[in-house]
Amino acid sequence: MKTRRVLTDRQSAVPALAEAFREHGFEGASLAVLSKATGLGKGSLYNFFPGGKEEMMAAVLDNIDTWFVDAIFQPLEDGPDPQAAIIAMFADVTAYFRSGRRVCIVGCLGLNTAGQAFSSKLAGYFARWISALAHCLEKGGIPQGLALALAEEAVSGIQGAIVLARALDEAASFQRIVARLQATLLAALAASPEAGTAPDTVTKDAT
Amino acid sequence: MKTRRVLTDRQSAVPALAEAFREHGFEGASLAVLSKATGLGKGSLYNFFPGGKEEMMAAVLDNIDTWFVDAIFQPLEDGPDPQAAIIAMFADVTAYFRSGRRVCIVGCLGLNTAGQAFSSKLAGYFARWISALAHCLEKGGIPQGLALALAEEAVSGIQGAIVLARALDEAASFQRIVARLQATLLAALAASPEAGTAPDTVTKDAT
DNA sequence: ACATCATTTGACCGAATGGTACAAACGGAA
DNA sequence: TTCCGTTTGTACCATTCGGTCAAATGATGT
Repeated sequence: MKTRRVLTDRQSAVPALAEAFREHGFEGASLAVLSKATGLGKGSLYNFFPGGKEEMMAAVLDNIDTWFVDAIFQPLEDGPDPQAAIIAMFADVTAYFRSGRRVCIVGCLGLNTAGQAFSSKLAGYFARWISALAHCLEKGGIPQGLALALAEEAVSGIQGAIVLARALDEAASFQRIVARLQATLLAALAASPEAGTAPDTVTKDAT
Repeated sequence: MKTRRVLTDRQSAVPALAEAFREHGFEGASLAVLSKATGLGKGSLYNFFPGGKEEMMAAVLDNIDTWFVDAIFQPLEDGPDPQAAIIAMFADVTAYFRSGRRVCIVGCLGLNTAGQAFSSKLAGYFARWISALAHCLEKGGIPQGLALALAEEAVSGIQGAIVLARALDEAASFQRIVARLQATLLAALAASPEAGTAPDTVTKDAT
């Protein structure tokens, strides 16, 4: 068979790149840092990512995006039980961001000019997250307008919790804030007209 | 008279430095950028800030801190009417951050390793903001624990709104989220055991 | 007018940047 | 073994980095 190992090796470097970008930001992550983080020489990095740092970051963003789609967005969109999906989302997100010790690369990129090259990806990431969460809330019987507002508030709130927890160096802040966000969503679900969330009827159709 | 204009000129450069750091981040704001932003040669910058970029950023942070103390924290702590103080805070913050188009330097610095040198300032900024807001809510009759949680949620929420609005490039998101945060605080105030909205000095009423 | 002196400047420095070139090293296929 | 394409390390490039400095500038006091 043809050697397709090119892509797999490239993919295997992405997590290390992500961690380096997370820690130092796009501008702060020099090629020396990236080389050390991945254990690859500059030549290898440019072999895998001919586009340089931009292509590396693009690969990292794609990797993050597929992770979120699989772990967060799809369960929100397709999960049979809205309440369980939301609880799982907060648990996964808390673990992913290590209670705010770990930074959200997507959010960070949007904050300075370095990330302008990726603006459409950033917007897509957040738009899909909000949309998936809102859709999940709607499935739980919450009217569309409120569902969208709650989803926006929750996603934004998670980002804020990361910023605050990092600045205060207090993971407890993150956990408190996220717990409040989760409680708000679950309360809204419980207060919705069709709070029953019968799994049988929901799986059938949820227009 | 002796020309002690040194300090005043130094101060006059700070806003331009702040804008440059805001736009490019700490690592991304090269001396060339800072020189162009301030209209000062590199030599002049090093005359005012012998410590280099770090001292420039420290001056910017101090400048921001005093602005927030005067415009936000003090009114929250000392204002006679909690409700009015909170409304004023959200109005001032929305104007300051230009509905999320403008980034919070303090929050940004905490997100990558470049800001570790300023960690105590960052923590102090957020701690005081939360404390001032919580104190204001307590004055409005909200019990301490809830007041602290609400304050933490609001400050964190503002940061999240900035991140989201920047990534989506939608100032409307910022305004919606901040409006919800304000409504939450005001509702909590209204629902508090009021006792006249303030036991002692309630003579003034808000317009 | 002159002398004094703080302030400003842009050329300059060594180090580090992102990126390129390329020869050696590697690893399957024959 | 030989072969040939892929990976890899490293030397190198032009540029830019943060930072320094002697010289130019301009205001001040007499």
